[in-house]
Formats: sequence, C-alpha cells, structure tokens
Amino acid sequence: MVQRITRALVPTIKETPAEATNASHIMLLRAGFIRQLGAGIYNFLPLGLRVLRKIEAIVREEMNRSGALEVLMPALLPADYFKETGRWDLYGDTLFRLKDRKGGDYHLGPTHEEIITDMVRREVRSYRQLPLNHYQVQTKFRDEARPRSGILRCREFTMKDAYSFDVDEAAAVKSYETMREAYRRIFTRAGLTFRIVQADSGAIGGKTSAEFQILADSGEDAIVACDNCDYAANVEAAEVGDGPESIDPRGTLFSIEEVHTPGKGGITAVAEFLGVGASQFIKSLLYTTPKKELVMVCLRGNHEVNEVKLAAALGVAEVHLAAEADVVKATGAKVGYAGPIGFKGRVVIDSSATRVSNGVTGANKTDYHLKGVNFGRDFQAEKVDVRAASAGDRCPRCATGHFKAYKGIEGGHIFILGTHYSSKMRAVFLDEKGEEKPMVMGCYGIGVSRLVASAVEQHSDADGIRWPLAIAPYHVHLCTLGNDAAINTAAETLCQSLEARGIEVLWDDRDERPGVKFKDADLIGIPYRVTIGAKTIAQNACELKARTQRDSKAFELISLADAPERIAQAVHAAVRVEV
RNA sequence: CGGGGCGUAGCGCAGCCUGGUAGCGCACCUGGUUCGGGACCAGGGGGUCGGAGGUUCAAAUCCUCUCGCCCCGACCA
Repeated sequence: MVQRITRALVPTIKETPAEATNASHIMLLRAGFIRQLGAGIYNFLPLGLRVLRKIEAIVREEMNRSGALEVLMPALLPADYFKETGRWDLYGDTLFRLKDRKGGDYHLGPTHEEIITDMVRREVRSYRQLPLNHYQVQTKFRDEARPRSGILRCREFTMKDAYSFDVDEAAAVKSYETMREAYRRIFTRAGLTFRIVQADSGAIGGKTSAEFQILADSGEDAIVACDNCDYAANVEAAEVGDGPESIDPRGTLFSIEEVHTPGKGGITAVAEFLGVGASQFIKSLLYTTPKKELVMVCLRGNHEVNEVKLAAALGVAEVHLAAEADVVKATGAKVGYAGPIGFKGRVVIDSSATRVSNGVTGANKTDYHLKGVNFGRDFQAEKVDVRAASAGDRCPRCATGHFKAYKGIEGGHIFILGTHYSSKMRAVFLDEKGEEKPMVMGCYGIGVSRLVASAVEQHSDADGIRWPLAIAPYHVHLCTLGNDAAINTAAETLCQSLEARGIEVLWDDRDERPGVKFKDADLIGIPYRVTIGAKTIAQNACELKARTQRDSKAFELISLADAPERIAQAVHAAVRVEV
C-alpha cells in the first residue's frame, strides 16, 4: 500500500507549538500526527491514527492469543449500573454526566466494570460457564481535573479494557498471570522499555495489582526498582527494607531529658542545634482521616510519609496532613514540637522508627524537645509500614539490593478485583456442590492512545521521532528529489514491488527541495528512508537509510533491481521482535 | 479546586504601560531564478485584536464581567 504525501493531510510544522512542553506532545504536533480540539481532546490525523491502529492490532493479537475474546460495550451509559455499585457518587466530577430528553441520568463510560458485570450476570449461572475473559478497545471519557501533556492525559482516550470472571481466587490468579504475560508481550512488541511494578490497588479492588510503567523522565509516576533482583514498585505501594541504621542493636538507653530548643521548629534546625543527625529523630506528624480522627504518625527524622500506605494502614480512603490549628489544639504546642509522649490520641509508628535508640522527639510544649526517648520503654504505638521508599533504600525482597529511582508513564494496570463488583451486583453462579458463589473478577487496562505518546517519549531525538518498526505509521518513507520523469517512473515501479512484498510506503511526491523533504522525513520518523534523485537514478540505484542512523551520509546505495528485496529484508528483520 | 500565565492572520510573536483606525517572521497565492539537509528576488491575498458590556469624540490598548487554553500544585479505580 503506497500513500502519496500530496494526497494526505500531513501538516508538519517547523516551529515548536507554544502549548507543548514535553517531547511527545511537541513531536506529535510538529510531525502532523495529532491536533488539539479542546483541553484534553485531540484529533488523530492520518499518520497518528495509523500508529494507534498498529498498537491496537498488537493488543488484539496478544489478547486473542491469551484466550480473551473481544466485545464492545457502549460509551453512553445509563446511570443505573454505576448507581448500583455506588460509583455514580464516588466518581465525582471525573464522570461526564448528561441527561436524556426525558431527564434520565446518563454518563459517558470512564471504565466498564459494572457494565461487563451486568453482561455476565445476566447469562452465567454455572461454574461450567467459567472462566471468561472479555475485552474491548474503546473510547473512554474522564473529566480529568487537569488534562495535560498532549495525548498522555486526555479527557477522551482509547483504552483496551479486559475483565476476567473466575470461580475462585486461585483461578483468578491464573487469569491474572495470563494477562500479565500478554501485557509483557504487548509492551515488548510495541518497542517500549518498561518495568512491571507493584502498585497500589486503591480503595476499590483487591490486594493484587501491577502497573506496566513505561520508563521516561517525563513520567508522572515515581517508581523504585531493586538494582539486584526484579522487585520494582510504584513509590505509592513500595515496601521498604530495613536500612542499616535500623538493624543496629540498641546500646545503652539513657533517661529522658527535656531540652530547650527556642524557635527551632524543624528537624534540620533542631538537629543542627543539638548536634545530632536527622535519623536520630522520631518525628511526629498529625494526620486527619475522613472521619475527622486525628492520628499521630511517628517515623525517623530522615524519612518521609507515604500517604497512600498510611491510609491503607489506617484502613481509611485517604488522609490529609492536619491543619495548623488542629495540631496546636491537640498538642498544646506550636507546630514543630509534637511528640508521642503524653499525646492523647491514636499513635502509629513506622517500624524503622521503633529502633531509634535515645531519640529526639517534640515535647508537646512550644520551644522544647525531649532527648533519650526510646520506643517501648517511653511510649507505645501501633507498628505500621508507612514510610515512603526512595533511592538508596534497601530492597525488601533480596538481601543485597538497593533501590534506584525511575520515572514512569502508566501504560497498563492489571488487578485482581476479587468479588467487589460481583457481590454488589449479584454476579453469582452455582458451583459443583450447588452452592451459590460470587464470581472472582480481574480487570486489565491499557491506555492505547497513551502508548502512542509514550513511544515517542522513548524514541525521539532532536530531529524528530524514531518509531519502532512495529508501530510506525509506514515502514518506508520514499523521497523523490526533483520532478524528473525517470525518477517518478522508478519510484512508481519500486512502490509496486514493495507493496507486493507487504511493505507500507509513504511517498513524499511533493515538489519540494531536498532539504525540506529530509527534514520532514526525520520529523515524521518512519524507520527507513529511501531516496531516489538525479544522482542515484544515473546509477540506476536508490539510497536506503535507517532513521536511527544519525549521520546523514550513512546510507546504503542499492541498485533499483535489488532494492525491493533488500528493503523488504531490512523491514522484515526489524519487525520481528523477540517476546 | 488553589496559584501563575496567555488569547492580535494558519503557526510563532510585537503593538497595550502612555487610547488616534494593526505590524513582523514563517506558511499561503502569482512570476522568475534555484534544487542532496527547512533557498532567493519581485508582486499579492488573508485579521469582527476570544466574547459581552462600559468609559471616551475615538478602544487591540482603560474598566467590569465572561469564555477558552497552557503551566505548577491538589486530584487522577
């Protein structure tokens, strides 16, 4: 299939659009793949759509291979189903809501757990009908508080969502593992560098979930990965191994001593004032829960709280740092002097802070701290794991590794949901013994349109995009230089031969100067560029150059007779990805 | 939702402070010269200055309201 560029809307632009700040957004706009229609709403132009379709094709192939079967659910949804599970209220402003002419409540689908659960519960009665795994590739709508970064975070986007239904937890784990493998193949085939990381399941869903994080400095998610074993996690969910200071046995325990620390509210200031390290501090932070309970959280002075882990440890949906007035009221001191000793209320302590010996804490008295404080002897608290993981922390899984920090774009997320939706919606079946049981569900998402941008984040240089062959809009970018009849004839013949070999060609047949064509070819980023000009036609030849090759002179001169076979060979070799 | 910024030709911007009938570069059209890494010369077309209201003899410019977009943060199963 050959596409002449003069017959397609491929509006490349030289200048960087003002609104774009990250690489993928800039490149996709400049190369004419997408155009913005509104905040978080984009047109996909011909080249952009071809990339999207290529990724969809890989997704479908691998989902089908895994045994999942495609369905299609509506984007326009009656509110009943979300009302049934409570998400009509829980989803809040992120849900695009609308009314029909009769005043009935509707919304645009942000995700489809309820809808597929309804589809399945209507039809499935017996364990003999399970397991099931169905997926769709569909447009999703979420009224994001702040859409940003081009098509990385949109209000309307393409998502592949799959849902599995199993008879029990063990079977659900199998489905989950199958999806994990399918995802690994999808991301690998799409040419993406990624890590599978342990993730937070959020308020809804079970305990098991993993994110497929595409590594990119522009990513919004912070992840840590062990430099020795394969443990990796979103920092929101990362467990933390004990650091060296935590395994030191306690030495002599001193008695508590109150010290005057006038005007020294922060850890850094007090540490300097007392001449001790921040890790000797047991810092105390006050958090409020949705039920307005005030909880004191103690951890080492050099550690930070992971609020997601804290909320999970406290068994609440979310936590917020307490307001200054509440701190003053609860501790009787200005902010900066809170401590567990004498505090009346719930106190939790991060396990690494329990082994601080002769630590420093606030005295719950303005301008005073306590020295020689020891957990267990001087105060009690519930032990929890709430500290935020960071680079350099010891890996919780292996004995020797340490964390390295990365940034990632969440390209996929797989969950074992358990019976959360099936219980609420009575999606039940009869097992072998005739007992009624809720189905055990899993759900699996891939941000298909987000992968388009993610690929550009990973594959571009100063000149433009460098598409992995498997998802490139075309395999070959043909540049004819000059409007000579012999050149055009040779180009047409070559195009036909390539087409016969299954090679997709974008032919830049514009009447433009060579420089313009080469610049645009680099910008658009098709993996192979073939050039036919006066110089090459004189030798009955053309040039073949890979986009990954920076040196503009680094091309291969091939006779026109050999060209189709040689080019096809290069393309077919590159498209084969080991998975 | 809090903070900041920006809306002037298709794109990137100047003009606004200090009101006087809108300009530059790129792109586009015509002719010519060019032609292997974003050419040059000459001529030309295109703008209700985001919208509404107000002040004024006069508003892109000053005032009020409003809509949109971007960035930081909060948020984002």
